[in-house]
Amino acid sequence: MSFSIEQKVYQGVIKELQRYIEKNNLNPGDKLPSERELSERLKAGRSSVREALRALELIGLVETRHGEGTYLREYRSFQTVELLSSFILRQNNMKDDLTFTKKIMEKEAAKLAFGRISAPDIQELKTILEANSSDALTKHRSFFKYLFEKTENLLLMKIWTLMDEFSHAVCVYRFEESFYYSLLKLYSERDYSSIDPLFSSEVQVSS
Amino acid sequence: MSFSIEQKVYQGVIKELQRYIEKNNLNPGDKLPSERELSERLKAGRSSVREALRALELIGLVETRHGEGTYLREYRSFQTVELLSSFILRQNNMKDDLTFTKKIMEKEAAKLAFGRISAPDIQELKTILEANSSDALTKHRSFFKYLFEKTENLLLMKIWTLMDEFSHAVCVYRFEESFYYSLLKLYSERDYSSIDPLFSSEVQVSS
DNA sequence: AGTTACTAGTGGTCAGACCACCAATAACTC
DNA sequence: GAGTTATTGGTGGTCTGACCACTAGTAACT
Repeated sequence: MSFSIEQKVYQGVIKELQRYIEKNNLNPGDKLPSERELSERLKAGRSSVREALRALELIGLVETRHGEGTYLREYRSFQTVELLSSFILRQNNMKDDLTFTKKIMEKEAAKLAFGRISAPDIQELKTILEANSSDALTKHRSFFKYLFEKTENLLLMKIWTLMDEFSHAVCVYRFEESFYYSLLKLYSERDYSSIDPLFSSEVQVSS
Repeated sequence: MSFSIEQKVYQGVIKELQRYIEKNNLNPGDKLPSERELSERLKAGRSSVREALRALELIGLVETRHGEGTYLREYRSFQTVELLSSFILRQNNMKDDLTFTKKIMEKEAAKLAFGRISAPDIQELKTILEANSSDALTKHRSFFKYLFEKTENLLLMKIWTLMDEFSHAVCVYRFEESFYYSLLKLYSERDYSSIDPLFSSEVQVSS
């Protein structure tokens, strides 16, 4: 593994892998050479090859199956965004921004879901709200999780989930009990334009 | 290094590093423990620690200086994007989530900024739009970067920046030229309620 | 005081040894 | 013959120990 200028072996391995994939026209799902074979062919230590593969795995470009092999993977950006977000969240004191941003995403989810919410969905949401076993926080989570799933925007939901988990460690909040029912009312009355104002007016309850 | 559910050691190391960073309130530029020290403290092999650090280095979260140590780094995604782009361009069925989510954040930024936009700000934004030196894409970026800064929500801006960089690698888009001026018009006329519809009606231009 | 040589600590890399896991095959049982 | 079980080879997962190269601080020298 010799490279022009001061490049670490594992970075060289990555470039060689890219070339290999391109050359053999590999698609997601296809198998990559084994670590030992790569090590031998690229004249690099197996540990260096692993450093490269682990890095690619971390950002979701490659999938590893114990005892089977390493496979090219259908890339999903949210995996990387998720990882980076978690670092970004910890790096700065943006705890204050967290709650606010999260609320924005919940609002957008509510609006996005609007066109896909049917009568049974509303009934289902009511069931969530009326569950005796769960507390207000759990209800909030379940309620919006349902809405996020309706949006069919996986990235949006991932980011929200992440923020939700972080917010629990910082400052939990929820809406007034009546808020959720007001939203459901808007759904059943097909009143899209009132969703935004509803969120704006709602004062959060911290606990 | 023992973890609850089937987690690779290097993934555990990353999580421990995140905890360490948060606990000691480390900021970009600060030094991380040496590989050998981490190895000992986390009871993991040095090679596993390296797999974790190399992965973090690859995506630019950490900087390594031979003979010195490993340092936390201000995140710059250039290398990540560059790396991912070659893989991503093979598949375009996931770009929708990204583009859509990004647009949502831009809309919210525009609305959040509303209350903080003054006449000089509008003038400044016009200057950005009329800059001859920059292309439409750069203008879009600069324009919204200005708005995001006005929101004073660092988290929101960080996430947007992240998505913006990723979207460039996947599918660049911008709005119609007239869109930006329409938004400025709403600002100067203090017409908050029309911002949302403006975004909804706007058709993106892909290139 | 300034220069040089040394040294301890760090990352960079490799080789080898196990282990755990999986899948295909072989051997066995009925 | 069909179904089960044991074997085996290949794979990733991990650790250890050994070098090398580099850096910065220190000691020794001039």
